Order: sequence, then structure tokens, then C-alpha cells
Amino acid sequence: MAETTRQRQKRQTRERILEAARTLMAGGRGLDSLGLREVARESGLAATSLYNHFPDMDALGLALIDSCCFRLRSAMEYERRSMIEIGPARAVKELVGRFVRYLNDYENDFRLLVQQRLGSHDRYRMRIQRELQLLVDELAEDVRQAVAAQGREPVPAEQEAEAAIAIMFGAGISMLDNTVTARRVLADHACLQLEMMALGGRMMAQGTRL
Amino acid sequence: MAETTRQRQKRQTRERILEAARTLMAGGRGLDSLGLREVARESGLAATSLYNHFPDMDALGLALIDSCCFRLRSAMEYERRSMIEIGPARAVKELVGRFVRYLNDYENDFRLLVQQRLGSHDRYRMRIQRELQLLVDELAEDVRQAVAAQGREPVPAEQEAEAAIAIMFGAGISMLDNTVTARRVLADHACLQLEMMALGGRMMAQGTRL
DNA sequence: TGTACATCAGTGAACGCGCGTTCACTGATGTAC
DNA sequence: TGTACATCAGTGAACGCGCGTTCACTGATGTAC
Repeated sequence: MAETTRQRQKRQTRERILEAARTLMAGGRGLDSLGLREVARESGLAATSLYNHFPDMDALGLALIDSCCFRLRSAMEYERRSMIEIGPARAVKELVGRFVRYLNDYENDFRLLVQQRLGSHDRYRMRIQRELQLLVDELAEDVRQAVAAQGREPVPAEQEAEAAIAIMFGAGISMLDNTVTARRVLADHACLQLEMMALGGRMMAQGTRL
Repeated sequence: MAETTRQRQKRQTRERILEAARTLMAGGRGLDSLGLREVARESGLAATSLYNHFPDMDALGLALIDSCCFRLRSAMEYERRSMIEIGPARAVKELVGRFVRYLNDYENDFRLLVQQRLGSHDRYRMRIQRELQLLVDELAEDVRQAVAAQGREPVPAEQEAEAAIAIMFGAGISMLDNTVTARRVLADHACLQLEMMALGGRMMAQGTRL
């Protein structure tokens, strides 16, 4: 059944509210400091109207986080298949490049996710942790497939993926307070670090230890 | 000149205020949600008394962060010298072990630092970033010295250190929401990841690339 | 050592303000006949 | 197609509450003579 006028308008208003919240957080402000009246004002609505879309402020926050999770996944999942074929060196560059692009496009998303990953709100935290775990799992699977496709010894893929995400997120956090030029340097560093990690994984696969 | 009674009492009160703030944040609450009256109540003081110790709430927050930075550095700097002598495998274990101990002892410190690292308050953020950079620099120096002491090729120490801190902090964040048993597993993973990183560094020092 | 004065940590009342949420309402949109 | 009724997104007034900060004040501690 097609969407009625009313349903469409409601959906659009809901999106306007979320967009307003996003706008307000653009300057680096935290989700915690976001006020209901403030969001309403930015949306061009009466404060009380927000209750027609979200039962309370927590629900609004969760909706925001959900949309951030969705966009992070969309951005990072793009063209996973081709990653396996291009070889490890280019795959690392591609992975970091994708992440940097995500960061440029959705800087505030990233900030929100990392902030709330350690926030005081349990549901927010768990939602984000789950999302990050999915990211790690998928990356690990990619690594496994790529290594298998090359006929190499199986590497500790899960560990590599976990470390890779940690390294990229760490670099991402540093990037936030830096200029575009400095960001490029940080991205190069992240590439190098991921490369080291991959090389180390190969060594381990061959039984070498420190 | 010895401390007068008044000076001692003032210092003690100040410490009581900071301690109260710490206590209130113990449940995982953020610095942002901390109220002046709340801290005063927990300290057993009138709300207005806090102004005798801090010009405003921001200053209180900065003092808290300062003390957290100090304790992080103290905890991680302990016995740096011996790290160089015990060899890389044990050094990695020692490093992670030290970090886990820090996390157990000062869980709320860590939470505060990581939260405010991306907070909206510029001075807080810069203070913490500076502290983390010091940590990276020192670790890099240790790596360099250890490698030199072993007569190995110089490795990309700065990169290894940066990645190592990212990996440990990432693991630390995951640990916060986990049981003691799960924390041990996460610590083992971090050790493995650091080891991979070190092995990869050696490969690179020999000119190997992906 | 005793006295007179200065300092200043701590207090309680008061300020204006925005917070999240509730409520009864309006009026456009949707629906049943 | 027209009419009568139901739904429900959006509104404005009002709620109690705690926020950070100011101010004039008290009384113990410190200091100069």
C-alpha cells in the first residue's frame, strides 16, 4: 500500500528532526548537551511536537546513533568483493582510503559514535559495540578469503582485523583535530601500520615469534 | 616555608572536591553530566564553596583531567629502564600487563580520558592529546633503544608505538564493559597484536613489503 | 605573650534560565458509508 | 461524489526542577606590633 500524505509528512518531519540534531552537533558538541527545545527550534517545530516522533530524548539519541551505524557500515562495506582480488598492498590502501573518505563525509557521525561508545547510556554503548564487532568480523573474513585466494598459510585474521580497526579509529580520532594535509600524513601512517600488522601476521603464520 | 593550617585545610578540601567528582563519575557517568551542586553535596560542602577552589566548573573539569593524565603517566612510566633489558617478547607482556593494571586501578580515569579526548571542550581535548603523544614518544624511544641494544636494524619505532597505543586503548575500551575473565582474553589478544606489529616492524626493517 | 586588625574558606539566599515532560486543544488528512 | 466522523501531527501554556553563578556575610586562622 502506498504511503499516504500524512505518513509521508510524518516521515519527513522525523528526518528533519534528526537532521537538525546532526546540524547542532556539527561543531563537535556531544549528544549529551543537546537540548529538546534546541532541536525543536532548529527543526522549525514546537518543542512538544518532538513527542509525536520520539517517546523521549533517549529514543531520539538512539535513532541518531542507529543512523550513524548504518552509514558507517554502508561506507565501509562498499565493494568488499574487489578487495580480495587486488592484492594485500592495494587492499590496505583501499581500506584506509575508504575510511578517510567516510571520515571526510561523516565526521560528525564518527565523532558521535566514538563518544557514545564510552557514554553513560548502556543501550547506546551496546548498539555501537555490536556495530564495531560486525566491522571487525567482516574485515577478518575478507582477510581470510584474500589469504586463501593467494594460497598462503592462514594468518590470525581476527587479530589482524581487530588491530586494524583500532589503528584506523585511533588515526581517525587524531584526524578530527587536524588539517586536511595533516590528515593525509596520518592516513599514510595508518597504512604503514596496517602493512606492518599484515607482515607480522605472515610471520606468525609461518611459526615465527618474537 | 612550612604549610600553614589554613593552606593545608584548603588543599585538603580541594582534594576532597576532586575525589567527590571522581566518586560521582564511578558509574560510568560523563564529566558533562556532573553538576556543581552534586559535587558539593558529595564533598559535604555548600555549593558556593567550590568557587573558593575553582573559578568555574570548567576549571574543575580541567583539574580532574590533569590528575588523570598524571596518574596515567605515572602508571605507564614505571620501570621503563628494565623494559629494554628483558627482551621484546617479555617487554610486550610487561607493557600490556602494566596497562591492564592501570585499567583495573583507575578504570574511571581511563573512561574520562577517552571520553574527553573527543569531547567538545577544546582545552580538555588538547591536554589529553598532548599526554597521549608523550606516551607514544616515550614508547617509541624505548623501542628504539631496545632494538639498538639487540644490535638489530632500526625499525619504524614511531609507527609501532602509535599502533601499540591504539591497540591497547582499543582493547581497554572493550575491557570496560567486560568481566575480569573476558578482560584477560582481551589482554592476550592485545599481546598477540603487539607481537605481530613488532614482527612486521622487523620485516620492514629488512626491506620486506607487502 | 597579648592585642588589634587583615585575610579568606565556607555559608545561605537569591538571580535568571533552560531543562524534559504533561496536557487539553486545533485543524488538516484519512476513512466509511 | 458528498458527507459525517475518526485520526493524529502539531501547538502553546504550564509543571517542578536543578543548573551555574553573584553577593553580602560569618568566623576561624594568620599576622604585625
